[in-house]
Amino acid sequence: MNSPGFNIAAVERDTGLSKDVLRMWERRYGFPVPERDANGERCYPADQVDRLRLIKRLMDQGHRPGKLMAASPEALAELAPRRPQATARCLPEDTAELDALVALIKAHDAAGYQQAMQQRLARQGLLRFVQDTVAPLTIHVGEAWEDGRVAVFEEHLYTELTKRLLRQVIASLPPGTRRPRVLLTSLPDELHVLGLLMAEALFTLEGAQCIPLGTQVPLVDIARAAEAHRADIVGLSFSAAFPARQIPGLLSQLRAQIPPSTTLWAGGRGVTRLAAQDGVRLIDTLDDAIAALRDWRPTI
Amino acid sequence: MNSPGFNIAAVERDTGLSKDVLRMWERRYGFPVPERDANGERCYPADQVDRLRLIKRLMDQGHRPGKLMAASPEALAELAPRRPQATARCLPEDTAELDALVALIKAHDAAGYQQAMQQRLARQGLLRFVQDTVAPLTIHVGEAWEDGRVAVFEEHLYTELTKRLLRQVIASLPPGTRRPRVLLTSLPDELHVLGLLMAEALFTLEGAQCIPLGTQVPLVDIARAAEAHRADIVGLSFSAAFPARQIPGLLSQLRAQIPPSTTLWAGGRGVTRLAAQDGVRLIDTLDDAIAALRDWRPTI
DNA sequence: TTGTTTATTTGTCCTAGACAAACCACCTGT
DNA sequence: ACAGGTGGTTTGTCTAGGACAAATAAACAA
Repeated sequence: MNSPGFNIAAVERDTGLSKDVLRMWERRYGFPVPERDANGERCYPADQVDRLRLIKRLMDQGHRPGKLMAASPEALAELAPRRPQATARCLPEDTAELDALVALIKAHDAAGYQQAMQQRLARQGLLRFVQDTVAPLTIHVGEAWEDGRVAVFEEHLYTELTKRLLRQVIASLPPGTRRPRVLLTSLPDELHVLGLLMAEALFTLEGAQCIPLGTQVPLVDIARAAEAHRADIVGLSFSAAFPARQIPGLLSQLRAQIPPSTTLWAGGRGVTRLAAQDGVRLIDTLDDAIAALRDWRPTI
Repeated sequence: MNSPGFNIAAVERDTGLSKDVLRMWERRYGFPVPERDANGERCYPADQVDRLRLIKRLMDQGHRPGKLMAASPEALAELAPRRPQATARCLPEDTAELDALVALIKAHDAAGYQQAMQQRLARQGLLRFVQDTVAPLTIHVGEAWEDGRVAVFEEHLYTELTKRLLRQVIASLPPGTRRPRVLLTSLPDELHVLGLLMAEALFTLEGAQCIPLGTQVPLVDIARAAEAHRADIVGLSFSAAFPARQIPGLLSQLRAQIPPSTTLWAGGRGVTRLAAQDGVRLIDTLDDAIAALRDWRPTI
């Protein structure tokens, strides 16, 4: 068990904190203080990387770095599960059911999870399944991940299995043929795709024609795709992790590049706190997405 | 049509060239030379970004930056479609069939593409479908993209539709129950998933039990997942775009973190030029992957 | 209490230098 | 002619510290 330590690039990959930030924190707060290798380069021991990951999690929850750096390790651990009013959104019995599904993931029982989800789908029907199971479950898992109750790889497994399920369901629907044609995608740095899949499932159910481009499509290429597919609507998804400050600028850039007759929608946790913007419809919830779809009328 | 230009972070996102590299090239080769905004920060015009993307593509093909920077734009364009022995891998009639599939994508005919692929699947059976259709088609599309014959969004559509197809096929197979248990995933910065899905399809067909974690899982979490799922094999995928020089270090780090009884496999275009390494099996082709699976014996 | 101004915090960008690993070209010995 | 070593060049990544604007918190006014 040699512990050669991680170089700064490895820490950036593992924590999501940029090299600039890592160096700046060291300069400003005196943490992390990595050792140095023979070349004088930073060499982070594993325990500091672990602590950095915890700090990153807490920051994503809204804590500020200055406080976190000053806090003792114990104080940090105390801070973790603090969550104001989050779980109050669901009824208690629903929470229990969601917890049961999360428990399957935490038991690494992929088959059991898939079976349970299939049962729920059959019982609830697609519309309610997406709205009452997949959507709250995704939030639930996200929160559990933020609190450290669910490991990163468990969250990945959840995402992967759920993606499959949704794609399978979508494939089993009669493909939408009516307008509007909806182009669904996300920008670079945004890799959360579950929201897009939920929207696609609901839109396809409504008979609309969806063009799924997957995630991380550069702005210019979204515009080109919109034109090539003669899309009526371009739907973008922004997760809570997406740097919110960049969103308005990106949206107006895209707005300028697509034809005026094409509607631009932006949805996901990342846009809920955003101010309204000309030429862009912000979608807060899945209900809102369906409502917006029904509102749509050809502009020509 | 204002063209405010891209800041250095946007260019990093869009080209995959790090900020350090962009600044270094400017210093050394005199390209790119972005304008400066009011704060003295770099502001890359769109045409320079386009050229950088082309350069990145050519570098992934093995060209060296020094030459590319010196070359005139025309020389660069000349260089692009030059492809030594690539398309010679397939028989001519196969190439024609692949071209027909690509044509469907370029015509943005998602339904037609899916139907054509389903037909091929039915005709060839899963094993040959993956080996003789999906794998060469993916290479074909990748090359067409590198040469600029296929747009980015068309490549995204291809990937998304093919992902769905493969996942659907995998779901329709009886889930593997026998050992080995194979954990399939990729590291952060690696988002190509088609190779993993092809492997999963073939492994599942062989009766092995696959645990798909999706892409971009941090090293530590792969190790934790391997332990939690008691994986016999950890299979990683590296695309050609992944920084090859980092791979050996990453593999040996992961090797140190998983139990000795767990086998480590690395596959994908990114590892074909790599030197052999202790404790890691490099998988060159899908055939090789199947052979490796059949070779596997419990270590205890 | 609410709105506005000032102060602090925080991330990102900047320049410019150093160096190791990878690569190429040349030279040598078989 | 060709395998193998050797030295020079190319190339990416790291380092240090400085600067500044956007976001947030704090102080103050109405």
